[in-house]
Amino acid sequence: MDTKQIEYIIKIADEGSITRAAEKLFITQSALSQQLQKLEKELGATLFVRNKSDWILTPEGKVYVDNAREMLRIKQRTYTMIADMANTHRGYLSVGMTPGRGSDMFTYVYPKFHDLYPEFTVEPRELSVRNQQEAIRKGELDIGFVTITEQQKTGDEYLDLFDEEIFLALPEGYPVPEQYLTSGALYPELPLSMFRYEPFVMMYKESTIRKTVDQIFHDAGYSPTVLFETSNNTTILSMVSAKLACALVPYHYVKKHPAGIKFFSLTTHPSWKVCVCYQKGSYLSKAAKDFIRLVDQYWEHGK
Amino acid sequence: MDTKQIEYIIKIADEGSITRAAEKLFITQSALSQQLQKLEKELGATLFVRNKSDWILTPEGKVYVDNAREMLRIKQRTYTMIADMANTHRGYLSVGMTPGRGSDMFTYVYPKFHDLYPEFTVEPRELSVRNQQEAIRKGELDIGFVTITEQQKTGDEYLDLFDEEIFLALPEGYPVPEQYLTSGALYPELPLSMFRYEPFVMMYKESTIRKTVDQIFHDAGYSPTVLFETSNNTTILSMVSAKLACALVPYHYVKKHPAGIKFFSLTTHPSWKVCVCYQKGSYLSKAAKDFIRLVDQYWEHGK
DNA sequence: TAAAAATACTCCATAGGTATTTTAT
DNA sequence: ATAAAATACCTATGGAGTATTTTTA
Repeated sequence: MDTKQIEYIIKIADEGSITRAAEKLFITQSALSQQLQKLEKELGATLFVRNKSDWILTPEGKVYVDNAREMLRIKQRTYTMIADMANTHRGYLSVGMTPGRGSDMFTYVYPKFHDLYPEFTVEPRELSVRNQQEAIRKGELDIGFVTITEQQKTGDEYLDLFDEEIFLALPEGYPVPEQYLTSGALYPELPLSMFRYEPFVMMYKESTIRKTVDQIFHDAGYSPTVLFETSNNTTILSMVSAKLACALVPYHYVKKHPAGIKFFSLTTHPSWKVCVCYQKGSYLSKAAKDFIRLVDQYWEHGK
Repeated sequence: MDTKQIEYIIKIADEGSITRAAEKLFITQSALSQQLQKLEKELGATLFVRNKSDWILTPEGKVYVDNAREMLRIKQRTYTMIADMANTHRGYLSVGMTPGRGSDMFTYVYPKFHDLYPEFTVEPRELSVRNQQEAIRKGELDIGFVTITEQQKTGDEYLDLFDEEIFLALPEGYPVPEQYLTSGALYPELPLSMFRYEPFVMMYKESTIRKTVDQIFHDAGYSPTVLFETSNNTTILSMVSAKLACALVPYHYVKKHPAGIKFFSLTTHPSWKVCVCYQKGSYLSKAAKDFIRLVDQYWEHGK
């Protein structure tokens, strides 16, 4: 069926401008304007309040766009289900991942997926967790791999793949009282409260790990001194290694045994989860399910 | 949006033949054949098993048609909601009713509705209860007024408007034992078991009232002798009046006090319900709700 | 007074028609 | 043998383009 028209209207709503929407749709402003007017006439209602450069939906427009999104979802589901049933091994899968660790995962998983589905087109997209959630809502992304805590989950569907503990990273030689080391454990437990006056190095404020870390400090009852903010986890590790600061990092980096750093468990054992996220009610193709299975193996294997 | 294509496919599925579907759609068989083939090619799956004169859906076809129906429902809902919001007093409402009593109701209600919504197009359709239920499922009917028992309800939405008792009609002068008349009630109670060997006149087997009556006899523990079957309630009453048989009739006919007939309650007080039926999840327009309100008044008034 | 949106017109892609062939009972 | 479905080819409606005017911040 032809869903061009509703995709046009959704795009205008998303862009807040008919010119910008037309550009993204690769048609002229004129053509889009005509389509919109035709629809508004048919409905007997205006769908947008036209400001110079910020069109907003009228209540009627909101009803239209909400239902239009629902219809696109059903169309998507239908085509995917039929493709699955007909066993046309061809298909398309857009996969979201976070930069860095998500890409690592993808480079490991994709070859194995390609062996299973050689005729499948996979579009990998590096996006922040927030942007993945947005893209999933809009139907632009089939599945997204994110690492988050329960609080950060949206109304979409989430499958937990892997629970990853968050560790305290201290410069080697940091004076840890003897009493905490008697257990002989690989990662002895320390209370975070001990480090109230230590400087920390952290990820930038918008990142999901930062939000998670902030929550951990909040639970410990204080806000630490932040020495430096970065968007790169290896920077964090090298600063700890250089004895400039402490940090909280997920197990992934712990198991690499970076030089000059000693890792400790926290007494509260905070963790976050690697999840796969997709639209509620959407149909996951066999291929998507197999992709998720491979990713799951990757995380289990990496333990 | 353009839903022609999916309507085409649904029609082929409903008709079981591309030629008949094309006729109903007012297009040529050639055009419809081309559309179907285009879609099947796009999907990479055949939607129908082509027998000479009975096309049946493949599993893929069933998925397609089910989802297509869902999409049409959403489109319908969207347009109705927006028409309501925009207060374009124009609109369309298809109303199902049973022949006879339903038409009576309609002729009473329609003028009042027209006063409220002079620009609304109402399409009244006289259909049996079964056909109304079918038309509602297909989305060909907005609301249907039916009189049924709980057992006869389908998966659609039902609002009970009025509970109508079913009475026993006896010819005047029928010898009723004194003991049942002492209460002085307008309609004294009698047990149906008393009439095991009396002849009854009934509606034709396919009618809803007949199914209801059969159930009442079944509950009383016997099948009565059926003297005559008709499709007309007034025939039933005149046969009772002519002292040819007994009958079970809804209160509607009782309150008309037809000559030569004496009415009695049954000890079990059987009843059926006047309901309005519509598609589950469909959005009823303000106009439809007002129509239902007027019908409700009609029944309450007629008590 | 510019940039954005609407309008006037032009063109061509495709839904749908006619005529015909192929298929299945 | 015949009715139904598929195919070949043609036509015309309407979606989208270009050029231009109108609107509004």
